[in-house]
Amino acid sequence: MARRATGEHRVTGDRVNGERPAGGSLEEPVRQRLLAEATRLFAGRGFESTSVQEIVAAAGVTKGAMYHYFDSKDDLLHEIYARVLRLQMERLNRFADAEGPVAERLHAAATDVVVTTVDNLDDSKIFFRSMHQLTPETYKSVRAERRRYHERFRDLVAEGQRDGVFRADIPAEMVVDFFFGSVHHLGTWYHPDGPLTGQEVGRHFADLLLNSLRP
Amino acid sequence: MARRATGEHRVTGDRVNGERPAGGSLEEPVRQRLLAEATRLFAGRGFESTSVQEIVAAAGVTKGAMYHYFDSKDDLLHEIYARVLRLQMERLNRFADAEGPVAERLHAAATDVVVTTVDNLDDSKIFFRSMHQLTPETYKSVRAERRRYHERFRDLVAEGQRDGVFRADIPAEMVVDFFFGSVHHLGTWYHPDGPLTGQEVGRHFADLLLNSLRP
DNA sequence: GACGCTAGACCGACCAGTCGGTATGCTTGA
DNA sequence: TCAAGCATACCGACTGGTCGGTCTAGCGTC
Repeated sequence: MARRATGEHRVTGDRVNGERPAGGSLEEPVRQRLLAEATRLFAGRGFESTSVQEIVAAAGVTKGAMYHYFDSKDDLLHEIYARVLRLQMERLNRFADAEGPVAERLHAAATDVVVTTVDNLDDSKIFFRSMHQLTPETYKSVRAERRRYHERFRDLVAEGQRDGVFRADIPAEMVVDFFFGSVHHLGTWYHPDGPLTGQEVGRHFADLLLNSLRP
Repeated sequence: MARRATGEHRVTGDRVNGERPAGGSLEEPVRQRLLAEATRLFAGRGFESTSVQEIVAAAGVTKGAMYHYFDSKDDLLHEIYARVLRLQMERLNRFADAEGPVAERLHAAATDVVVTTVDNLDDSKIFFRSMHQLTPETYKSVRAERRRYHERFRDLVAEGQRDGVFRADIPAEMVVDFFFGSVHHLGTWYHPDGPLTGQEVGRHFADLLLNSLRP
């Protein structure tokens, strides 16, 4: 817990000193490398099927290093979640707080969340596959954070319903669950080297959402 | 593989004999009990976090019984998938092959898949959480079956687009992925003892889908 | 007495996490 | 200026325990 601060220091501390590692990915500080490799492996094989040994081997360190920066394997997963949640909340706030009609703001936010999701597909895969492997307390805190995000989004929908620009006969809450179901499942079918860019999918998804809300 | 026939026999064989077990659920033949308990446990804790020992204990038998009816833990999971896929494909066909305008048939099929999903929420949770734990071959066959299901649904959408009753500027394929994302995620937020029935959610979801397809 | 079914002890593999230890470089004070 | 003292970063062997799956023996029913 308190230990986390230690790791953050290193991020700058390491860059400043004179060591000059060879490999490109080895430039990154150990903590970042562990997070990156864990993300990749968790997304590919799942949390439970990935051993700590595999993670540290992929990051080019040993267990000692991992347990220096993280409390447990669970803590590692939690950090991955925290990073995603922070990023998405930040972006949503930016779009929701912008100027303009609510329909435009919702469209922009919806497009953006799709783009961000396909840009971080591994995170998305981990999210809905491995969340239930977290310890109960961690699980609760992640869900609470997630709920706050959904509520922000729901308020946008509800605003449009109050203004009469969206149909109001379907609960805003459910519209959000409906839409985010689609977004979370991008990881199961979207391929970055397929025919569609994230932008295109985002626009289509946002169109479908806005159209479904037409009165 | 061939062994599976053995288990099916038992279903009737067991009911006939004179044993008189105490608990209600013990009336069911062993194979069914194993499948039922495995489904419940996998949905709650995930495939990897559920041990074979826990499954057989819940079903009131021992490992010997389980490995008599199933090849492996993986095979058990595969059977759960096969059961769901069979059921859903059957129902979709019934709705898709019915008489009437395509919009009505799609609406009915969409409502039904939601209702069926919330009626078997455990199956749904397992599906999108544990699919990637299957051995590669099993995984492939499950995906192929799933794809056939999606294609049947997609053809309904495409038919409506050809007829001009649905907007045609969004690929039918993507509409299906959009919709089924929402359906698969019911397991993460829907609660049977919540304020909404499966029928209500189904109707809302189908309304959203049909509305989003309005030209 | 053969066969379907089940029990449960057992095996080898593996895994998360621990711990004693080394290395590196920063800080402090004379 | 430099050396002593100390915190940080990391190593890797090891431990206690769990797991999936196997195997042999026994039970009941034709």
